Amino acid sequence: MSHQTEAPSNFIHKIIEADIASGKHGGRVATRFPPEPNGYLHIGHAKSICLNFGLAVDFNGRCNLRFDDTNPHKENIEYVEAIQQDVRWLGFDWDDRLYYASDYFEQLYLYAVELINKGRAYVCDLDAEQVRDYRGTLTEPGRNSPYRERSVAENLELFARMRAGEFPDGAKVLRAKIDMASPNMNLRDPALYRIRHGVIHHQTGEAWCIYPLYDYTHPISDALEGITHSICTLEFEDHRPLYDWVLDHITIDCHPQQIEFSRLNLEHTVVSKRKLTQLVDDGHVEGWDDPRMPTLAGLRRRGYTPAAIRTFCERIGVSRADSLVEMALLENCIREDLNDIAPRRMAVLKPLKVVIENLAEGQVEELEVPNHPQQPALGTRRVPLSRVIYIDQDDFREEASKKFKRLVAGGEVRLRFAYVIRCDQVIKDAQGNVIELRCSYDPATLGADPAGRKVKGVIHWVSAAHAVPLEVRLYDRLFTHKTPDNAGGRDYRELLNPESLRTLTQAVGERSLAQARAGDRFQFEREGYFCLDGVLAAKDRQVFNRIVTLRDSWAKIEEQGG
RNA sequence: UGGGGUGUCGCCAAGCGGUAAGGCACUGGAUUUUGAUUCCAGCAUACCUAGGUUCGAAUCCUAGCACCCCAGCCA
Repeated sequence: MSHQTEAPSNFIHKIIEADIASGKHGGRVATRFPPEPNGYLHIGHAKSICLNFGLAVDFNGRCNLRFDDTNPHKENIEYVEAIQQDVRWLGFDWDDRLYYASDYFEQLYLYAVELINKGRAYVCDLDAEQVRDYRGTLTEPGRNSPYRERSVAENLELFARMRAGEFPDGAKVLRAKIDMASPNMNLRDPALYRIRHGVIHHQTGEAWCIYPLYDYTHPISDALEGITHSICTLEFEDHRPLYDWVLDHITIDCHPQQIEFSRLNLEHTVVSKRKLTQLVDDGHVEGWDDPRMPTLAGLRRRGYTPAAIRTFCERIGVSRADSLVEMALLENCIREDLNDIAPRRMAVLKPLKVVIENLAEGQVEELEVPNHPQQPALGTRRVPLSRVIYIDQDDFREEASKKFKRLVAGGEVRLRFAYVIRCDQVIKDAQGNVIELRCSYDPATLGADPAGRKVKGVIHWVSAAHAVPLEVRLYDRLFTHKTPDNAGGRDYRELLNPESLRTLTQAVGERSLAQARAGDRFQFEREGYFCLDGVLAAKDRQVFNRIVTLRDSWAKIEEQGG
């Protein structure tokens, strides 16, 4: 069963098609994914990764992986490694085209000298606060810096001395000379270089004490790599004139086209790096790879497949409109993928002991059961049935309406893949809690309907004698609010869902689950899809993360007061 | 009250002057030893609003309205 979507058509796709038709870049297509190594990749990055790498695939082009590492204060080698792992895991490859903006520091410096020589950049002595003051506001023009008219010679000397480390942090900055009255704030003589002493850059070490800024670095890095289409998010739209300005004023033979699209917002999650970092640092989650995190590391550990995430990125589309995507779409993608590929197993999350009294003590029946209802290729396995089994507490009620198709006192239900049983006796503790059921099975019902009766319900079960102890972690949305980022002034941390993780320690799984290995995904019949955790695995039990529940129309009926 | 954007079904999203794709969600129904899957059917006389042009407009024009982004030596 394939769920291939036809070539996604979005406005960027069309721009590229038109460019190829007109021979704009000689028919070449080159994109890049340019993360800053200051945090882990999240689902929003996945959209950009799929877009950039996907475009390269669609048009037989190339997509580079480039670390935008111009701010050593925030960046870290741990992130550059994690990011590569995540991109690869998502299913994309950059061959030998792994670049760092810092690879270009020397060229960037030379281009800055060129700008100075052309009178288009100058060294400014204003401090940060003064610069802000001179910049003006959204509605008022800024004022020229008193250092704006320094001679080329003086600027050249000062810039060289900046590089030589003669000035302390913040003492000077190299600025583009554009227009302090521009209605576009980005054009009011933006800073090109700042001074940063005492930081060890993960790539260049202590070679530099001046670092170029994004707006200056990005267009040049793109051009040096021969990028044809530089795709970024909407908030950079106002920066495009500056992107073009830089390339128009230096001697370089490539001018990529910047194209912006709107970033992904997902309901019930935050994707700002600052907030994700805070969740980790403040211990609200167990780490960047906590299965509740929208990070690729978190989704991976949760059990999401790369294919599901790619499908999701295709389905959300690419446009310029602000959007907030429902979690249901992501869930649909993983269900769809796992439904096809995940072997089925039986596991009882909240066990209720059932004794089948007409089954002899010590008697074990090995049942051969399919691993998948629609895919014989996934094979079969043997599941043992014996006198004492567990069923789920939710599958029994002393009495219920006819809508309830499971087991009731005195009623019958089928044990999945096995026999029909009848509940003969309900045993309770002193508090009146049901603690055990006494049942009898009908030997004539294996693979056959009982004579003269209809048994609609089918429930899953696990043989007690063969049960594998399970710890099952049930995840729910991390935030109760749809937009924790913007919840009427409430801090997103107040909106954390206290029930985002429920850990069941009494769960049991069928015998074959003992063989499961970290990362294995199963459908626990009637419960959902689960993945064996790779971090918490313990000796005495198997730890499973719930990836997603099954669709549950019964839950809907119940909600509606059924 | 500067500049740049965006407004099509509950959520995404096609459409680019010829009479509203698709997906998710939802609602019926069929099959089912997972209340799963699968299948079949339904789901915008309507495209932010108001005018206008046109035989014909979501698509063109005009005027509004709403929302998003920009005043880091962050990216």
